[in-house]
Amino acid sequence: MQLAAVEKKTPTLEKLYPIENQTQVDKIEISLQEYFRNGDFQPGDPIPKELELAKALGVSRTSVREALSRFKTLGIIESRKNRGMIITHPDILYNMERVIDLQLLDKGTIKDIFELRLVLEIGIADLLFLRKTDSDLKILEEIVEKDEKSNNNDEHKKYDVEFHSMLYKISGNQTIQRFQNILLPIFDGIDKNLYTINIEETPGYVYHRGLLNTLKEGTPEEFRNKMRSHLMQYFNKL
Amino acid sequence: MQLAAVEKKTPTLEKLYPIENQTQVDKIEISLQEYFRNGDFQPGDPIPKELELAKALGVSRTSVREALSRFKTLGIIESRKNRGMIITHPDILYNMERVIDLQLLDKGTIKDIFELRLVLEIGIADLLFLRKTDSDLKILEEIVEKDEKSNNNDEHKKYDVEFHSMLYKISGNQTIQRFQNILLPIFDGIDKNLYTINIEETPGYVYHRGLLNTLKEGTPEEFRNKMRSHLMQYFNKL
DNA sequence: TAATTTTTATATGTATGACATACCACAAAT
DNA sequence: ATTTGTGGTATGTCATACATATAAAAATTA
Repeated sequence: MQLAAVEKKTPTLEKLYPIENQTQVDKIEISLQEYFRNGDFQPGDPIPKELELAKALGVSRTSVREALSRFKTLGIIESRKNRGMIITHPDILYNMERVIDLQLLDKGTIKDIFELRLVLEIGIADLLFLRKTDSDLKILEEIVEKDEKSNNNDEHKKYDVEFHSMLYKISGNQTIQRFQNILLPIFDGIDKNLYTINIEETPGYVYHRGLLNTLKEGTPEEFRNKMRSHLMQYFNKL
Repeated sequence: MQLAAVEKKTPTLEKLYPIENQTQVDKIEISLQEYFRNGDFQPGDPIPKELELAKALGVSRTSVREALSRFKTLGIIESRKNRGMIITHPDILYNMERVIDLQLLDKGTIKDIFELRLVLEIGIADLLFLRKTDSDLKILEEIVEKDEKSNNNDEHKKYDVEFHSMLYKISGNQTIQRFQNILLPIFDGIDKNLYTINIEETPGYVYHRGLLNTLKEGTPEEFRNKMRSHLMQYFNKL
């Protein structure tokens, strides 16, 4: 007996797993998610009303409402005031813009996002050469010309955004286009701090003119190289 | 008088704008968003309790809770059960995965997303050459070897995913990496229908071997070209 | 009969009040 | 000093009631 007391074995806790701590609403969310997925719903289809769901699940309307609120926030369902709710086309980028708050984004993520932009603008080169039209080039030409004429920093900034936005538009890919639109405010916020500093030394329009010429009569590879050096000047300052 | 009746002028409606139809919760959401943004909150900081917010805004706790629920869903705040809520690091990709339901995504979006993948994998070439390490290459080598040894379609599929995932990992960009992880299930769903059909004619590992060799001793540009033709075989079938 | 207006039923939105409960901080006990 | 007990508190859940915008049905008008 004494011996046992001396040995004092500390029992292992390996076989114990944390007991799941889901709230009621969490469970409801999972149930509904499954219900929507397996229910063969099409966008536009109505879903049962809150009270019916509550009764079917055996919970209060309050909790069902909160679960549904999550789906609404995610853009999976839509509620027509006082007439019921319907399934919607999910939009994978829908709520990114609501989340973006520079103040709260950590440095690493911001750098990642800027790099992502770099990757995107280099990667779309092929699409640009595939889909560019004369009217596209004309619009770019106008932007560059206005940029060259101006000597106002804010305007340079504005034309820079226009130029790059136009490229995304030429890519013809709506998702990519929306993506950059969402990311724009981030660069905007960064720019305020870093971007305009040396715009005198390396004016954007010099690069823009070069990019445009390349897009007109160059190759995707040349375009990528120009784009890389154009963006790198900012990237290096992060 | 008669004349006027005949002329029956239809008054213009141009100056009338649709009266905004925001719900109470919408307004609360906006107020709180502003409050959080201007309040100089740091991640981890606690926010006032529901009842205080309700009182300060002059609304019911119900509505405040619903607005807060939206922020929770977006990952902007976090609630510690029964102890209050805190600001969190927003995660711009957090809820994309919750939204993705292949059944509901329309054809155009799927095509867009596949194209986005193409853009990404072509665009990360520079990063790969910049950040590749010997151990990275070794891991890729192993994947390719296992792929070459196997003649099982499912395994080819598995190694294909592994190979491309590893590339994203080598890119060193966590956001891009997570992005592809989220997109993966989409390609998975597509693949089931289109992908494996002609895997005999154009086995992925031939390309993988080529990509790997290029990554070892080639140039980013060669890599991009190989990658493009590797992915194009699938893209053309969409 | 066709077009317009009025009525009605309905589902969501909002409010109030109540209670459960998990968590933290602090006190008590060993 | 470490463990155990205790209580206050904020969120989570529930029941209930009513407001109200909407669409469909009914009534009215031309």
